[in-house]
Amino acid sequence: MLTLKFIQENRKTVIDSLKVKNFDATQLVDAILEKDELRKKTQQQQEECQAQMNTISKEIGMLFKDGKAQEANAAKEQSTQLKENIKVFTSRLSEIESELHKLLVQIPNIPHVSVPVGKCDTDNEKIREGGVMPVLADSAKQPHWDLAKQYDLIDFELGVKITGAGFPVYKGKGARLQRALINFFLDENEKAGYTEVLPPLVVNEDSGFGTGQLPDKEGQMYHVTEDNLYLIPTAEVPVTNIYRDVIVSENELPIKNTAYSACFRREAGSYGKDVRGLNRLHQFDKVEIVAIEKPERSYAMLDSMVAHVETLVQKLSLPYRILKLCGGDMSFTSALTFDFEVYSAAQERWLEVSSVSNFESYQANRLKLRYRIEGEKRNQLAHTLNGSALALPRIMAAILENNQTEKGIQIPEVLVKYCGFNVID
RNA sequence: GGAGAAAUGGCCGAGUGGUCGAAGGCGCACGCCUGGAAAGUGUGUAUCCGUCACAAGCGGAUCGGGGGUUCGAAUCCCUCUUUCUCCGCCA
Repeated sequence: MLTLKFIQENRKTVIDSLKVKNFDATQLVDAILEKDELRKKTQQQQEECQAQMNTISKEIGMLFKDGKAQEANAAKEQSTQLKENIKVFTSRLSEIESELHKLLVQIPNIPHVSVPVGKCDTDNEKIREGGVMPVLADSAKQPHWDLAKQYDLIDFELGVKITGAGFPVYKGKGARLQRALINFFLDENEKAGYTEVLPPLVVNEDSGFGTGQLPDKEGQMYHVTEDNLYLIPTAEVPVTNIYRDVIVSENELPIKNTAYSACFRREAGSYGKDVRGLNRLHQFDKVEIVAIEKPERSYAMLDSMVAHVETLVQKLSLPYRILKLCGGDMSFTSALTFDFEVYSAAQERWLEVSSVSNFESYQANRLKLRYRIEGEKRNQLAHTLNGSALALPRIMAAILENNQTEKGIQIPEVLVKYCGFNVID
């Protein structure tokens, strides 16, 4: 969330820039400012009583020590009313604070100045593209779900039997290819300076709040109600939350982590060609990169993450394009997001395989993730960033479709050593 | 799952109702000492909020979380969480 101070000092900027996200924040912002005034006033009243009470208590202590019990008891009487007042102010204050908090979390992150105006994904700005668009022969132009069946790589029906739609079973060379991709991505990320972590796949409420999934977006996550835990929709959640309530020193930055995890998403309301085959699943594998950096360097970090992800799709020889998301297509918490899409030649459509974002201090403020600046008194909120590097299913789909021939599916060169085979036939 | 013990600052560790935001040690930072370093020595060393100039000063809060008793709680009570020991179970 945005800090109160920022909203106070930049009321107009907040309102204006959120228009780019098609969000009218005027009423919210004003309600927040008003509520905070009330908070301050109430807090002052409460603290004044508190201070008086502390003084009296000390006096009573002294009196008892000096053996002046009578005077002490008189002072006790005096404190009764004060105590009552404190109680009233305290409960009023905590109510106001929780109302204020509820308002505060409703404000999305403000977009970076470079974010294009737009309503939906058609308004995204193409930054660049690369790779060679494959030309498939008519005799070898099957969508990946057919290929998966033909070569017995992925069994969607079996997943339905075991769990339900959207939980495929990878088999044989399909499973092996999946594992090869995971290892390839992790190795590449480590080479680029990201330290691997293997996080829990289930998180508590605090973690869900820290990265912005909770409140409001709980419908997207599977909820284990018995223990009040959530299955992670992305490794971003547990990995970023490693740094919740942490104060790092300046020279520890940047922090760079990579993590493989299964991801679980309810995807309520999705339908049609979007959910066909591997296009959209309830459980899928993803390798994530997460970075924590100083504010003044976070956009350089974002660029380097984008550049790194680009090398991954290049090494896999997939045709890709990079989009800068418009305000309307960005997530609630992001300040600037680049999406990567690869072309899936048989479906003849672009599939999103990575989303790389700078959250600036929006998550950090929720996480209380700060860093200590040499020679300065106050700690600063750090900036958090993350991106997929990469999400597996659609990469798998594109590899299968783009590399199909009448004789089988060619494995990209970089994966051969991970797979142990160079063709699926 | 059952029984018991514990949770204090970056770390270790005192503190069982009053001036304790918290002794002492370690670590760290700066200074002195030194040709340089070590040793020695001095000073400093949590976070948040309010007032204010995001200064100083002042006030408030925080000793795992929440609640309670009390004029007053790190200290007493309740509850939750976590850790350790023993038993059970298990990959």
